Amino acid sequence: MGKEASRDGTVGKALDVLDQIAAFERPIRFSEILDCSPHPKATLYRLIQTLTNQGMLTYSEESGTYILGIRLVRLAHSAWRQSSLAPIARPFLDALAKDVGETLHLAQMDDGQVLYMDKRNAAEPVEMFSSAGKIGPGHSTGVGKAILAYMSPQNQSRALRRQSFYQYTSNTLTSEGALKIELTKIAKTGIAFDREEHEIGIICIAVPILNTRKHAIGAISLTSTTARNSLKSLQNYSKILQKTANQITQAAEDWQFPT
Amino acid sequence: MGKEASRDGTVGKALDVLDQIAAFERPIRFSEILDCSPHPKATLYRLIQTLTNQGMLTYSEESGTYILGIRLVRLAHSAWRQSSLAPIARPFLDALAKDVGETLHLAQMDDGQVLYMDKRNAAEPVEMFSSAGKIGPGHSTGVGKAILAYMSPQNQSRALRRQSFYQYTSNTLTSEGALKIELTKIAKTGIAFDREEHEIGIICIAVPILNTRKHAIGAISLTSTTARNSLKSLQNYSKILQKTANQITQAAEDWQFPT
DNA sequence: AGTATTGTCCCACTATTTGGAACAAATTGT
DNA sequence: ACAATTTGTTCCAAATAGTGGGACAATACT
Repeated sequence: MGKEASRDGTVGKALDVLDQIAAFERPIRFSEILDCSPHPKATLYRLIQTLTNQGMLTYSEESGTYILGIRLVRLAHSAWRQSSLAPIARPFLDALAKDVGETLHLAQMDDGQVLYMDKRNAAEPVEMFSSAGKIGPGHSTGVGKAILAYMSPQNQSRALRRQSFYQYTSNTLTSEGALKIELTKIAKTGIAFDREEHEIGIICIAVPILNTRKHAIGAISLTSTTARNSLKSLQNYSKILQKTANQITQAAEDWQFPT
Repeated sequence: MGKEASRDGTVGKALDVLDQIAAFERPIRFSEILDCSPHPKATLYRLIQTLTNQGMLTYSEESGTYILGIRLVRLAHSAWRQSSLAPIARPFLDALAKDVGETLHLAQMDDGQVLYMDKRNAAEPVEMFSSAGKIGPGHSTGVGKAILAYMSPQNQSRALRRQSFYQYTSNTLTSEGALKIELTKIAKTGIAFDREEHEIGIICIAVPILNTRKHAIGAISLTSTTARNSLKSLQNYSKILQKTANQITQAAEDWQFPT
């Protein structure tokens, strides 16, 4: 039909509605959803009712609003364990955290966006879903660039097309051309830096986690502030980061599910 | 049709498939799903294809297996922030953790099962099952019993019907009758104990988080080992736990989303 | 080669979804 | 208090999308 992508059936529509509700980061009325929905009222209504009594949405009687349901949290826990690098990478991240005492991130890429899967914070304890599942831009983060640099050409250009190139700071790379040049450099050195491109005062060094075909399946990063570190001093971490990334690669390869 | 509940349409079936795949905690073949599926081959096939190109499932070409997709993790992050008590409860849990130095859990109930939403680790981490999104049984955990005890009669009996009454240890309550008696006691005192009912050597004290209508919207628990504590000594924490629960109640009431 | 198993595709049949419109309930304005 | 407007829910005939038996292809066993 008219749309660019082949949206598959009722299920696809229902899932789109979930995304839409997730985008509003607050309880939301039926009519608000309707306003940004391509569906007619009755259709959307039934869709939402279905999702609600499936536990994917929660309806609040008092306020007449919808929020995402906790069934999603349950499902996501399984997804996190199954399809993220986090469980495999955990021991290595733990060891790395102990060594360096700085904030670490483990991220993967989903449809051009960075998806944080795990985190080690120098001070705070681990709280999974507050950090895991968080998304970030691909073009202006260390992990994003590290992964993009090691994608197959087709996947890379598809991912690049998804970038907003929103200018977070004066250092943000705001064009595909500029980013591509940067990615080529990263592909040569194997190291990506965030030079306050996402947030002033925040810098980071990141390395990709590669599979045997040298394509990125994720990335790890070490974040610091300009007050405590410089790009130069972050460089000192490159060796240990790469070592950890290699360990994770190895562990991921070795991990063949038993029966 | 023949089934007891009205399962709604294609969307319901698709979501059931997700649950099914989540239940296997490993990559899974098409035929394995088929074996435990009520749907004929062709139907299931299309369902899975739809879910796959929606990013709810990931297909591995090499091994021919499916796992849950990372789109779920992204969605769940929003769900966790929107529909869990965790963001609201966080500061109070932090404070409590600082005070008591023991392992804390924040949990809610989903369809009769306990869903852990947040966790604070003791200084000496007692590694046992648990992290956000993890599920547990309702009948044999402190948080589960605390929530069950403060449910409306209808919701309670529906939740009780969902219990497996699996006997984890010799202390597990294995019948609805026994559990009901326990719940009545809990409703009187406002405090629930796990007397090694889920795991030998692990005990806990839990209190419900109530709304204004005195129904549980969640629970918090403090877990320890029989090596370090006794049920009696856990009792000392009841005051501070209840105080924290009340604070969370208050915060949840006050938190009215701004426009 | 022969047989069994697993995965993909086809297409007539049918059940579900669709969405315009009517209706009900809650909100606002005069 | 009454009408007008906005918001939410239900109905039903037409249209569409889902269904599933079975054919077929691709591997894996004997």
